[in-house]
Amino acid sequence: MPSERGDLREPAIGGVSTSQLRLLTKVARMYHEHGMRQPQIAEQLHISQPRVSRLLKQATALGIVRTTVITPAGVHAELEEEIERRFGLRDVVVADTGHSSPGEQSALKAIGAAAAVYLETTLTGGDRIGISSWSSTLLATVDAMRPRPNPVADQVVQVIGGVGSSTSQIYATRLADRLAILTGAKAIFLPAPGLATSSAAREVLVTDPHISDVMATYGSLTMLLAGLGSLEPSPLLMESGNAIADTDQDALRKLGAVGDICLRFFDEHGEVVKSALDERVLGIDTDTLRSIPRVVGIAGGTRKYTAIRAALRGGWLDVLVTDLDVARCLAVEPAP
Amino acid sequence: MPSERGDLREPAIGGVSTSQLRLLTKVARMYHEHGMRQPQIAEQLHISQPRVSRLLKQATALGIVRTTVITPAGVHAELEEEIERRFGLRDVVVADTGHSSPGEQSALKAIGAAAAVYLETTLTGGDRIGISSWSSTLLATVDAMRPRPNPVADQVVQVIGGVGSSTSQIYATRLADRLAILTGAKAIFLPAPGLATSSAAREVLVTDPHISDVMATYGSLTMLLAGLGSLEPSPLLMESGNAIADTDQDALRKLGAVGDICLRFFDEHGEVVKSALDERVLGIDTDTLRSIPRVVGIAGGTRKYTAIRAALRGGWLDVLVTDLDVARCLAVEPAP
DNA sequence: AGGATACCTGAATGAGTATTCAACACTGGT
DNA sequence: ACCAGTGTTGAATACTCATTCAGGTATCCT
Repeated sequence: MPSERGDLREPAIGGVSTSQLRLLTKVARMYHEHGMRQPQIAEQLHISQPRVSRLLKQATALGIVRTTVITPAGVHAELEEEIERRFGLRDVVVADTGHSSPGEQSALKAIGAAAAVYLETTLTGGDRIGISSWSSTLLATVDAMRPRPNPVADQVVQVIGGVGSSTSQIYATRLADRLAILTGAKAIFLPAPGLATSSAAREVLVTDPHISDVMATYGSLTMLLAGLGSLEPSPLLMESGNAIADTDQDALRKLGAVGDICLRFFDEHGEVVKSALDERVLGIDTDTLRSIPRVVGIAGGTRKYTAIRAALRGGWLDVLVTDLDVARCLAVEPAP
Repeated sequence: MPSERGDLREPAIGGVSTSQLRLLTKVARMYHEHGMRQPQIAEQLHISQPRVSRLLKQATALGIVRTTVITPAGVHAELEEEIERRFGLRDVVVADTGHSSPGEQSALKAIGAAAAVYLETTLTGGDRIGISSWSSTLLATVDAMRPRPNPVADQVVQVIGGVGSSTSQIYATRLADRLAILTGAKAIFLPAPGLATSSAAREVLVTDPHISDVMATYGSLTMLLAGLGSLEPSPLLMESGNAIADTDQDALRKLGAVGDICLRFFDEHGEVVKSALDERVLGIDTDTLRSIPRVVGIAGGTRKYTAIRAALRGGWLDVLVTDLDVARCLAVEPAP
């Protein structure tokens, strides 16, 4: 039988006779519109229940029954799926920032709120959460979370030391502390600077049991909450006393670094950028980080776009929470 | 006595927050469009299976997920042919509404689904589609359409301004937007009210390039998707803030008008009814409208019967999508 | 405050549905 | 006639999903 390409014929769809179509529609109506159960329909029409099931399946296949999902305004399901698909993520949350201008303050709040909701709905207990620190986005997230009556996580572990002055070290600690309180988890702090003055200094510090004990827990984390760093100047970093010296930053840029997670830097393809800095970082190492089952990246703003894209390309994240603008850009990126 | 309850659920919020809507939509898409099983979804989103089940139920209740049973073409072939013959139409699609009572909700869905199928099978690419707005029937149509993988139309153009409050203007815009997304076409909006407050006001508005540029495209449309207005009170129109003032309506009735397409009114013979209103309408004009090669009227319900019959008599339409009740009446009408 | 109500949750479970499987019926070819 | 091949059927069953239930929390009302 020569197969016809043109499908503009008058009667009978898909090689099904009109009388069968009648039966199909009848059954479909009974089931979907009148809410009858299959055995009921079977009895009434004197056919077997499996037959009803098959008819319904066929009706769906032929398009007689169609189910549509309508995306409500202000929700960006397609966008989220597109990004998930492109970069192989488990989940993407797009915060609707409305028409916020470059003044990132409201975007920050929106991302924080979205991330907070994400955490509240997906933290069900038993997680050991790592949290990278001193990120204003993470701060916004924690600020937006509501305290849970009963524990929804076991541990909250600080995966990177405090950075800069002792003031911002407290800052870092407070973030972990707040999250621990909100989730009812035990907080585990890393009482150390994030960046030792030299690799030798780092060696000395990691022999301290207070520090090595904490770092030993990194391997058993089930989740990591990570801010993304970009190598653009960030207001908070600046204010907190130059986390990374300008010279270091320049060196990293020369090596092609565009961003970092927990001070582990990567280039625009998401490839690790090794540098002298690595030997001075007191925090989770790259391999351990990448072995965490659920890494949640929370970041937005066009300033961080390059870093976000790189992190996705490199497969650093499993879940991304970001804003609408960034999401729109990501959705049109070529796949990694 | 309007038995229809809140039909203006465009904000789609039944006391549900946006973040919840987001989750609902996401789950709904995973289940219905990607065919994932509930446990799978639960695992990926870190929620429990019962929760997925409940979310899906809620999504259905809120109308985010809707299931329709359509009558396959050809089941009412004789009826369709009869109407085509009598009124010289190119195509007629009769939606079987089952035994639905005056409560027009299910009839609306059936017509919408039938129209959706018609569009899906006859849009093959290259069309420039005009769409009249704020019609609940058109809304139902767009809702029932399934996204096509590749573009099947070039443009979707809004041929009449928004009507009523700013809320329902968005309504109008979204209709065009959704259709554009579904067909992969470029959306062109008419950023204006459908009815200016005076003919002078209209003159001012049409000098705006944002508006005149859009209106300039009307001449090259290859297809028009039109709802039919009747001069009976329509629930949607009423709720959306009295599109047409009562006084205007009375005047039109006195002139013999029984219905309209894109606010161009006609009497029971389908003859144009000129009135002062014409000078205030921001939308496609009668001549341009009637020169469009394929005008598809989508309307049903006995409330609109007179208007539908008049439109057919006047030759306003090339294609009609309607319900079984109206079709039966039309089939026994004397030819125009 | 206290207490009652309404609500939400996940584990367990029962309801409802899809699929397997063996039997059977129909083709068309030898 | 006979027999692959193909398709259809219903009984049994494996599967998926919706609901119950118990335990808990917010909120309102006294």
